[in-house]
Amino acid sequence: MSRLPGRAPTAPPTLADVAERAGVSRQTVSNAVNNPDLLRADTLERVQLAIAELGYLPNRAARNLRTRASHLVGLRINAAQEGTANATMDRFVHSLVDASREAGYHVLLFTGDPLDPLTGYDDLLRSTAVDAFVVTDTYLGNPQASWLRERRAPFVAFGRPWDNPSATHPWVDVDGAAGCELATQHLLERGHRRIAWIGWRKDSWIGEDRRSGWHRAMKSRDLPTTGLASRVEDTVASGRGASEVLLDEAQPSAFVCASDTLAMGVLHTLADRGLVAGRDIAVVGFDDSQVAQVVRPGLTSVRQPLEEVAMEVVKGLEGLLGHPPAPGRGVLLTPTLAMRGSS
Amino acid sequence: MSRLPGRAPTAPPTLADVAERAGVSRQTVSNAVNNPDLLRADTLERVQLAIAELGYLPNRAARNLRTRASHLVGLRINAAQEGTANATMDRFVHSLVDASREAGYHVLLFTGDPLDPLTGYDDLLRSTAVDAFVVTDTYLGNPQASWLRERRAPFVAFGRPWDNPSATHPWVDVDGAAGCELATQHLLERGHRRIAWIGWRKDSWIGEDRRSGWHRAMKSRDLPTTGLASRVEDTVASGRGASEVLLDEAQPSAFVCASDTLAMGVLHTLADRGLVAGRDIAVVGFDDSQVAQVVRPGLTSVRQPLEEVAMEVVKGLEGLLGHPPAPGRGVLLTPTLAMRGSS
DNA sequence: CCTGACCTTTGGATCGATCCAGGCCGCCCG
DNA sequence: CGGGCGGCCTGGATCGATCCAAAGGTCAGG
Repeated sequence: MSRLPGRAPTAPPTLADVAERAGVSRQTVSNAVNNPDLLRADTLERVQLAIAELGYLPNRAARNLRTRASHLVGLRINAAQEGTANATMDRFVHSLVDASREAGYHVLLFTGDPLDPLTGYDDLLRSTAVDAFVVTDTYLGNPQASWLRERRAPFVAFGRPWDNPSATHPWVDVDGAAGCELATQHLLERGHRRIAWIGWRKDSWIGEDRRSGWHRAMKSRDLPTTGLASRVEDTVASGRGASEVLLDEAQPSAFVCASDTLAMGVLHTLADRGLVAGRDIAVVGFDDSQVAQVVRPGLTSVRQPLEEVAMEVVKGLEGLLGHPPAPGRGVLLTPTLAMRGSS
Repeated sequence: MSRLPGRAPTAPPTLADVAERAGVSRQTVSNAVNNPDLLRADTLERVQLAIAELGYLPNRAARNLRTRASHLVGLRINAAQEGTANATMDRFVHSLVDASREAGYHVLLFTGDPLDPLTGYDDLLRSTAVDAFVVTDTYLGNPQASWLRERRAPFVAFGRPWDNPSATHPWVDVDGAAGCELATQHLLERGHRRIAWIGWRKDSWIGEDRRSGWHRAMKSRDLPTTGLASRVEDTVASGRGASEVLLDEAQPSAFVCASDTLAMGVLHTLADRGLVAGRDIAVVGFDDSQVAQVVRPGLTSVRQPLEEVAMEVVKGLEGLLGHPPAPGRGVLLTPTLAMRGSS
């Protein structure tokens, strides 16, 4: 064959191979791929035929080198902390990979020291391995955001810039307050009046945001909230402890929780006391995790629209990486309520 | 500055920049990075200083182009099926990303049509976007394996080549039979004699493998197994149904299940009947999922050593991609038992 | 003092794509 | 009839690294 001399027989075909087969120049083949409308119709057809016959696909490395773009987005996943919001992350990753593919991007995963939110970003950036990042762990405050902005690294955040509302980077977030308001209203419609809140410690912006939804719903009906709220760590044991205290001291008929983990704690307390979730006491969680779906009698839970989040994130990326780059602002999405036996 | 003319001020430094600063040629810098022992000590030091001062890191695209390697491994994740083995996959992905990093690889995610196990692989391969694949969904049988081998694409499988024991590709798997044997023995030690099995339908190799562990343990003590086994779909409802029938017809005092999902079904049945898991009836699941950890009273479960699996997978990759490529064979790892209240 | 082997360093070619400037051709219009 | 213009296509240069062959220097041995 008329392949260049030193190529292994299994090496994928190159532009030059296609060009030779179609009887045109390399540049014409390149145009057929990237700017088809520059070619005369019959030439285009001839080139496309050759492409198809050879099974040609542009070599990524070469294209990346020349265009200074990798078509990869980096996503840092936290070292498996075996517990909390992992399930949410998992769903998000799936959605992101899907949404990215449609925009011509692939997702590159990396990890870093959980205590240092910056590890990993720098190397990928300096070696031009990715075009942009998707930043997810903004609940820590987000040093990444300002750090990345300083280096002019394009990124989109899943999570609001809580600590800096005037930040100008694009972000997408789910309205946790609206979600908890939805949950609380749902309970109000079912006739509950003393609805307790179990959330996270006060230094969590997300936790306070979600709490505000519960608070808003209660206030809209002039219902009391004092003594009905508790703020603890995000563990099953904490949820259990908090619900015991609340049951003893405030006699709520329902609980809204900042997470499914806490809600599981409530379910444990109820079972301990011979109370039936959904009949005696209602419980609503947050995240619609696996657990919520399989636990008895099914845990009603606020479900984040992660597929939409991923789509919006990708839109943000396209804006940043497009020509010309579009600035892009924040997007806030509203969650839904997955109803099950616990309410 | 003495940068090449048309470079943007934010562009990362190149080999040429470092070379100029250190007063050596490009090749010498390249050697400093890739073959330090070729340089005289003082030259090396000077070059390394320049590298550090400029914060130089080799451009990935350029290196990839020249070396015909991307240092990326592709991992296909199934379209979110929102349920079953997802949690396991999540843990595995984390571990794989970690293990890969230490070997200098990054993980590239992609998805495909869940019904067609081949979509996605081809494009990545032809565009030389990845060096190798990690294949996980071998429970479907593995058309990928033979397909990839045909195209001389390096890959390592997580999962045995059930349908073709003579396959020569490297693989890593967890000994499900040993896991279930462990679980059964644990129950035997606790005095149980009538131990029931709830597993998957007979066409699942993994399911039959796990079942054989239970069977082996029972037979080692000459205990009967007839009437004590059930094979159903992998859903909570199926587990519930199967356990109801078994309780009525075979009076087991314990259940070993092929998955945590099925075990959850058993827990539901017990609760329905006012029986207490762990006190009245023991239950053991498989996968040590999130659910097993938070459900009441804690579900004893077989835990796959996914961190080790990932390390072995990466070893396999290094073997395949090394010089010279090492053939590599199968590796079978033994799971452990995470004990909780249900047994 | 010369030769050859060895150690260190160098310049040019190369990977496979895209950018850029320019060439060819046919057509319109002065 | 000739210049100009737009449509289509081409060859050379380029992205930033590594491969390769060979140059310059040092040193031992003849």
